Amino acid sequence: MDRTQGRTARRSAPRGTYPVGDERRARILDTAVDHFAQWGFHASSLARIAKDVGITQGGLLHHFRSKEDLLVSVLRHSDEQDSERFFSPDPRSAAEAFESLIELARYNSQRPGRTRMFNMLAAEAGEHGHPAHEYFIHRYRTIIDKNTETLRLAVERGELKPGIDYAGISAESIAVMDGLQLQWALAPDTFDMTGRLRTYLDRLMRQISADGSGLPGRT
Amino acid sequence: MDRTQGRTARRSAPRGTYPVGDERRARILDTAVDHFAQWGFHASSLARIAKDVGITQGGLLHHFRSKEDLLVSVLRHSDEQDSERFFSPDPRSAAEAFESLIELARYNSQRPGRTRMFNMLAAEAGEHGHPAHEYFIHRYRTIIDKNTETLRLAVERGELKPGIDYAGISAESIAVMDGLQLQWALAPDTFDMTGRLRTYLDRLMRQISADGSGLPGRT
DNA sequence: GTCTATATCTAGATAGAC
DNA sequence: GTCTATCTAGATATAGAC
Repeated sequence: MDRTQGRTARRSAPRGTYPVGDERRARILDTAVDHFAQWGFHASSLARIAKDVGITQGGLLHHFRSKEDLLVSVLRHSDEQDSERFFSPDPRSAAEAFESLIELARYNSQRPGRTRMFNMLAAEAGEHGHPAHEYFIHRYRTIIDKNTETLRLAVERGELKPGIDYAGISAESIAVMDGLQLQWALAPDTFDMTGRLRTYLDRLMRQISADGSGLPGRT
Repeated sequence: MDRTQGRTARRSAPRGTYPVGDERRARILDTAVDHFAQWGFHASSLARIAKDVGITQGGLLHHFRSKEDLLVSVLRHSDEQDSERFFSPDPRSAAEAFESLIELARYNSQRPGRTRMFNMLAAEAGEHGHPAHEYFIHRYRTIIDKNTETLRLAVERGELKPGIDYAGISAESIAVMDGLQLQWALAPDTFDMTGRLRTYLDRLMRQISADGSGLPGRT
């Protein structure tokens, strides 16, 4: 919220100081991603994060008033980027929605820090009272509901078979992604996460599509 | 290792003190499961664990020489119990192996502490240098390899279709379990984890079984 | 087997100098 | 915007009394 106000203020008073602050904030956020990925929220340390950024703890707390504020900012920042990149235009078909998931997995395999962070925080947030508990509950519900709605529309268009529990299918697809990311974080070089998700979604598509076809193959 | 020696000593000198120690150790292990579930390894505190057990930190460190020793003991203890209970007799068919997985999921839904602990530690252990990093790499490789071998034998017996990537299928099944457990830990009352795993495995079975049948239905 | 005491270190947050 | 200083609290681990 402070950040938003800062940006608004910048527009009305376009002096040269704010952009520097924005860049510093961005570097703090990036560094925090790696720390939350390694330590989770509880065991992360503002002093260590600040040291990695190259400032002191006091300096960091000028930009984020508390550790919890930093966590919330990191999560919101991360998810905003992704929803713009992967989920902003409504998919025109179920196959296209599945392709978006595969694209997201591919992207995640190129940013291990962020991927590990979500593995870590999603697990940690299972506890009532964790500062991101409600956030993650809402996050999963939103993603799964949106996915379910996409599949429901595909049924109406005759792409997918009717009479299937598509809410269950949606939750299952996300579970496969998360589970594969967990294995991948442990041993990234031992298997192709993107390929394995594609195999799963292709088999799924064959079973639920009205004409029995899978995803369009790549080359 | 100290524990093993202690048990050996008990046999040769059967005085009445050791069983008390064993019971105390068991209570420490149980309590530690809940703490590792909530805090992970790094953010857990020996003093808080000891307080929950009803002893002091010094007392706890008599039984486990360090925090890391406690972690390793908890993991080994947990996995020993489960492999005896679910994976000890070789399954006679792929369907039976899948049923074991479903049974495990059902059991896990009845012990949220242990389930959350494995969610948490598996994510935390993704980092190189985590005291359970190698443990979890080995754990996944063992589980998936064993699963793969079971499916391979089923192919030889003509139960399952040949020409399918059964190593991939095995990793995928474990991913579904883990992903569902992650969602379940966040909101246990909103969905039936066991039922959802059964739905997935039944659909999978229909697609890979030689005669196209799924899992035997439950009444 | 458990206690107390202690050493050493690190945590998050606040206040105020520059 | 970043620093230093400071406060309170809590961490792991060791040593030795009982």
